[in-house]
Amino acid sequence: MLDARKKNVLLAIVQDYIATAEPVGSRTIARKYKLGVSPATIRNEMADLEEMGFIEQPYTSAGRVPSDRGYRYYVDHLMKREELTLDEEKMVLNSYLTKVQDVGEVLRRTGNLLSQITNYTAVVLTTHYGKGTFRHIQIIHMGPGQAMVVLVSDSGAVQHRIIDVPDTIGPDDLDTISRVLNHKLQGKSIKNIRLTLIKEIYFELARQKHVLNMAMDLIQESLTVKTGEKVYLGGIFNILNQPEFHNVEKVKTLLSLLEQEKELSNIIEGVFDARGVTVRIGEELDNERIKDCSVVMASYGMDGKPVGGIGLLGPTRMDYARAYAVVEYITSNLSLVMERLLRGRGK
Amino acid sequence: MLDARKKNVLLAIVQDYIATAEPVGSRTIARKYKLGVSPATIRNEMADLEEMGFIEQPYTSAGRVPSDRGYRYYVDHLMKREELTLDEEKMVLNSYLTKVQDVGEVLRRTGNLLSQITNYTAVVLTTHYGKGTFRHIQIIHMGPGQAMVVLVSDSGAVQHRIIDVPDTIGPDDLDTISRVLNHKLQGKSIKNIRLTLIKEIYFELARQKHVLNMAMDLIQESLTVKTGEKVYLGGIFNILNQPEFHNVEKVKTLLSLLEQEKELSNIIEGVFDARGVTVRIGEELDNERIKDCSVVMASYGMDGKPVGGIGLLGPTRMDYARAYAVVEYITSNLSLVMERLLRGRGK
DNA sequence: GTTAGCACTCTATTATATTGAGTGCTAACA
DNA sequence: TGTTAGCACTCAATATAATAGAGTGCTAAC
Repeated sequence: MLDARKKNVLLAIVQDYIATAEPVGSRTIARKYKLGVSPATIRNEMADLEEMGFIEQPYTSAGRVPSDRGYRYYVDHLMKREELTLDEEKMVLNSYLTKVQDVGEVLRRTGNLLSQITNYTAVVLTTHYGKGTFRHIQIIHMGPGQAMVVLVSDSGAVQHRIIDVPDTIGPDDLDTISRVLNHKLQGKSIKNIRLTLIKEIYFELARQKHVLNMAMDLIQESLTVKTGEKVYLGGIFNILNQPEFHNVEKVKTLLSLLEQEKELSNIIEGVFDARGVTVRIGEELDNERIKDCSVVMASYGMDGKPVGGIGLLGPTRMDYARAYAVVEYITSNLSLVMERLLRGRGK
Repeated sequence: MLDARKKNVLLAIVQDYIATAEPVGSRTIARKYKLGVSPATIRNEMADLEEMGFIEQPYTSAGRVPSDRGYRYYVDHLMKREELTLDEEKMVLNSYLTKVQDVGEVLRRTGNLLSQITNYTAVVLTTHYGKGTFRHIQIIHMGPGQAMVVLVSDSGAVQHRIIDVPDTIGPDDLDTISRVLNHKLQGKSIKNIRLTLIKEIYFELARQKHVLNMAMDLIQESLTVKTGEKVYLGGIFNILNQPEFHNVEKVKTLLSLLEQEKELSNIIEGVFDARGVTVRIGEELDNERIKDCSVVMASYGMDGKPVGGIGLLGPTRMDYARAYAVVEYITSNLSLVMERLLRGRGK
C-alpha cells in the first residue's frame, strides 16, 4: 500500500512527533533520520502522505503531525516491538511479590504500577469473575427487625446487604433459613436455580417468605454477570505532564470523564473479545470527550478467560510501542497473580 | 480588637474578593459598599489592616487580598449565616430518599451531592464505626486448600479474606470451627476477647490451630478502630472552575494529593474531636501542597458519636458562608440516614 | 525521479507603547 | 484630630509593531 520510502517518512514523523510533541518538518527528518534523500524529496512524499490522510498540517507552513489514521498505520505496520528494561521488570515483579489477600488490593496496585512506569493514566477494570455459581449464604441477625445477608460466590466475591425482617424473627430462625438455602443451592449457578427448586425452598420455609424473597434478590443480583464491576484509576495527575494537557479546559473534560465509571468501563470492556493488546486511537474511541486520546489495553484473566481489563490512557501522541510493551507484560503477570490468588476456584 | 469601620472594610474586602477573585481597591469598596467614607479614608484603614496582617498586596499598587489571617477573622467574627434555598434542600432530601442498602453507596452519593451543590471538591471519610464488637464469623470452603473467612461486625461492616488451609480440612471442619467461634465470641469486643477465652477456643479446636490463627488475625484487624477507613471523592474536576486553578502546575499538585487517601484522611480526621463545622484555612492545614486551599468540614455520626467526616475543599478564596451552610445541612441529614440504615446496631 | 533555490506564509518571540486601576503622600479642611 | 481631595508614581495587563525562523510549495535545472 505504501512504498518503502513513504513508510520510512511516516515512521520518522510519528516517532519524532511522539518524542518531541512538535510538528515535524522535512528538514528535521532529513537530518535526524538518514533516508538518503534531500528535504525536497521528503516534502514531496509528505504532500502525498497528507493527501492520503496519514498526516496533517496544524496550519499552512508548519510541520506535519500524524493523523489518527497515521497513528493507526504506525501501530499496525511500522511499530517496532519494545521490551521493558530489567529494572522495570523487577519493579513489576516486586510489586506483585508482596503478599496480598485481597483482589482489590492487587488491582489498585496494578493501577499505580502502570501509571508509574508509563506516566500515563491507568484504568483497571474488573468484571464479575467466576462462573457465577453459588457458594455460601449467611443471614445474620443484626438487631431487632434487621438482618444482613452475606453471599459468597465461587469467584470469591462477597456481597452483603442489610435487610429489614419482621421483628418476630430471631437469630435462630435466620440460621435455619441460611442452612436450608445453603443446602439446596450448593454449587448451583443462577441459571440452574430452577423454579422447582425455589418452590421447594419456599415450601420448606413457608413462614419466612419475606426474608426469603430478599435473600433471593441478592443472590440473583450477585450471580448475574454485570455485578461486581469496578474501576480502579492510577496516576490521574500523570497525564497532566503531557503538553497536550496544559490547557485546563481539556483537563476538565478528561477528569469529568474519569469520574464516571460507567463510561470508563464501556471503553475498556471492548477489549474482552480481543486477544492480546488492543490499541484504540482518537476517534476510534467513539467518545467526544477523549477524541484526542488513545487507549492501549488488554484483558487479564484466568484459564484463558478474561475477568477484567487494564488500559493506559494518553494523548493520541502517546508512546504506543512502550505502552504496548508495558500493558502486555503487566497483563500476563496480573493474570498469574489472579490465578494464584483464586486458584482452585470455579472448578 | 478591630473597630467597627475596620471590620466593615475587612468584610467588604473578603466578600468582594470571594465574589470576583480580583484584588479589591479602595475605590471599589467606597462605591459598592456604602461605608459613608471616601476612598482615601478606606486606604488609610487598609494600610492599617495590612500592617496587622489581615490583608496583603499581591504587588505594589494592586488592590488588597485577604490573608489567611484575614479569612480566619472573617470566618470567626464577620461571616453571616446562610441557609440553603428550598430547591437545594429538596435536592439533598431527594438524594437521600432513594433507597439504598449499602453504606458505601450513601457516602458516594453524599460526595457527589456536596460537590454538585457547591462546585468544590468533596471529600467523604468513613472510619470504622460501631463499637467494634464481633457479630458473626463464617469460614467457607472455597476449594482444596483454600477457604474464605467472612467477618461481620456490629457496625455492619463486612470483611473477608482468602486463606490457605491444609488440604485435609473439609467444609464440615470449617463449619465446626465457625460454629465454635460464633458461640464463644458472640458480642465480644476486641478488648474483651481475653486470653482465657482464646485458650478455651484453642483447646476446643486444637487440631485446627492454623486456620484458627488466621481467623483470629482477621478478627483482630477488623475490630481494631483504624480499619475500614475509606475515602470517597466527588467532583474532582469541579475545582478546576476556580480561577486559581487555571495553572496546570497547581492542578497537578492538588491531584497528586487527592490520590493519596492517607493524606486526605489525616486532614479530615482532625474534625472528629470538634463539634459542628470546622474551617481550616490555608497554612492551618499544615500541608505544603494545599497551602492555598481551605477545607470546610464536619463529622457525621450516630448517637452523637462521630463515625466519619465530610469536607469541602476549595481555594482559600472559597465561599465559606455557603460551604458552611451546605456542610452543616448535609452532615445532619447524613447522620440521620446512617442511623436509619444502621439502626439498632451496637446496642 | 531528485534536488537546489527562492518566494511566500504563518506562528512565536521580542520589544515597545499605552492604559488603567490602585497606591501613598501631602496639604487643606471640618 | 480625623477626613478628604489632589496628584505623582507604580506596575500588571493589554495592545501594537517588528523580527525571526521554521517550514512549505513551486519552478527549473540536474
